[in-house]
Amino acid sequence: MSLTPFADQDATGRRVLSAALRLFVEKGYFNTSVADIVRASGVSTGAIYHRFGDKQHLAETLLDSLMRGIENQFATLLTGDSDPLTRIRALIRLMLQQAEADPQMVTFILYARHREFLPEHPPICALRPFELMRDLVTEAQRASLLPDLDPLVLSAQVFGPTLRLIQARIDGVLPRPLPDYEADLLRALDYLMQEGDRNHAAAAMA
Amino acid sequence: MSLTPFADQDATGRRVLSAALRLFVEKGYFNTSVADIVRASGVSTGAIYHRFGDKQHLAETLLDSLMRGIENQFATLLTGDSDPLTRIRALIRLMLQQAEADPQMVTFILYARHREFLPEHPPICALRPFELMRDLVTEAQRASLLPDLDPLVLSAQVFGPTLRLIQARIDGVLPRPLPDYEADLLRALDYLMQEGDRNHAAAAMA
DNA sequence: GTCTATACGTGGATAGAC
DNA sequence: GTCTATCCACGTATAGAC
Repeated sequence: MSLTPFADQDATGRRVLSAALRLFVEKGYFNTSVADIVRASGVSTGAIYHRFGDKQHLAETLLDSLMRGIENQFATLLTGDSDPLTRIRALIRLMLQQAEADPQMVTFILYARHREFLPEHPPICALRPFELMRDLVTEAQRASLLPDLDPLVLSAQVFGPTLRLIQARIDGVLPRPLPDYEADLLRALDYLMQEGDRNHAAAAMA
Repeated sequence: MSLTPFADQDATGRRVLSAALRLFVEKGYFNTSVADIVRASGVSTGAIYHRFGDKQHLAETLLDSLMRGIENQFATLLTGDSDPLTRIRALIRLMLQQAEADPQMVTFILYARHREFLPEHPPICALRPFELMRDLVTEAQRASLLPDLDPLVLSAQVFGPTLRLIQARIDGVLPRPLPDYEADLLRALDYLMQEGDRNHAAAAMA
């Protein structure tokens, strides 16, 4: 579990990566020059190139480091042996808190066009954290806690609204902090779950 | 109602904009040079600069022209006097069809980081089409057809899953064409609506 | 209105000293 | 391992002919 960002980097690496993160989010990857990163981080051009090879590799390291952090957070949260619905609720809560607490990270992860500067990188939703989300939904579904829909639709149904709200917040069209909407999001989720219950009951009767 | 893309442009404009759209989606705005657009469109550098001023303004024209097309489509669909839920269903259907039929357009609209190259442009979800989506939800809510949640949460709940599936399709993680998922998406929506019914009944009883 | 050739600035990357 | 000065390629935008 790592609350410190870039826990897998040393002091210099952290300074560079956090400066790069800020600049990439504020101005975009292509509008940020290495010189900008040098200024913002206080680390010299030479040191940056020595460490990261080139600008693209720097961005890749940044993304990987952030993803590792998220993966750890998710893992800690999901190792508990609570039932899948409780874990889904906890995950939604975590996503809202995280997006409000560290919008830069979340923006860069969810919202930057990585393919444009990292053509080889797989899309975010093909990576572990998103995979975990889908697994969680499938598990709940197998326990008849959620309705019998296509798993991909169901994942979209369970986590889509939260992700949309996060995007809305990032775009500046949500007036209040994200956790304020948690209760309503979870209520909507409950309706889906109740539907799971009804299916369950119907199946038992047949 | 305009099915022809760039209906508001003449022949030259259309050639340039459709080439630019394809390149921007494939390689990204910053990885596309004006020379690339010249090659792909067969229109000369001079003509392009004469018409569009500069590369940024070209991108802006492209985005605006596409948004106008969508706005028209939405408008035709929403002028009918059918009840709001029918219109919501029709809108979801349209979005799925459109995203499957013209993924380039949808990718550029929903998924490109416009702020990086059009810093002055308002975020997509602040524009008319998204506004119409929110209005539609509020209307259904006032008629007690949807549960009494925060309107922004409810919009996310109604359209979020569809938008997530579209993104998944664009990222290549959906195996089947989008309209194949329509039925399941609408079923999930029905659960929300039923909840609206129950609230409605409860309110009537009190 | 359209074309080609070109100027100019920017920025990624490196060389070579320390 | 770190720094600074510098090189060179690329791409936007324009000048000026047709």
